[in-house]
Amino acid sequence: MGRQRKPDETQVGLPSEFAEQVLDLVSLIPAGRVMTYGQVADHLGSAAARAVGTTMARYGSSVPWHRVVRSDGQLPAGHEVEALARHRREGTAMRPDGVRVDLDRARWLGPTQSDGSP
DNA sequence: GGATTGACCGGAA
DNA sequence: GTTCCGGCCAATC
Repeated sequence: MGRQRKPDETQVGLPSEFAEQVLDLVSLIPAGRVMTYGQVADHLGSAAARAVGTTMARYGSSVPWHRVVRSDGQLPAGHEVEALARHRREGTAMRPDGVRVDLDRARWLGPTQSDGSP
């Protein structure tokens, strides 16, 4: 009763509305598909991918953040190894270099699209 | 309250 | 193909 929500009740803290939308959208990304930070921001009505990255860095611990990559297919800075290991395990389309994702084949347009595979 | 940072983006050199 | 700069918004100090 009198006890209020503790900071560790769920995750790192208290996700704001924007952060909650990011986590929700990212959690909808199917395996083998990826979205760019800009796409996520666009679906939320924002245009700042930086805000998504900042939020993901704090609250992304509970979502498949490795499915969110940069506009060039580069994996999230500071977690490239972690994301790469997961992508190889999920069979995500990777480039010949093996360090970037092939957005042309793995890009997911959003929850409104079925697969987006041409 | 303000100022800085950050898992970024797009264009230009 | 790579490298550099300014700008965007949210979270943090």
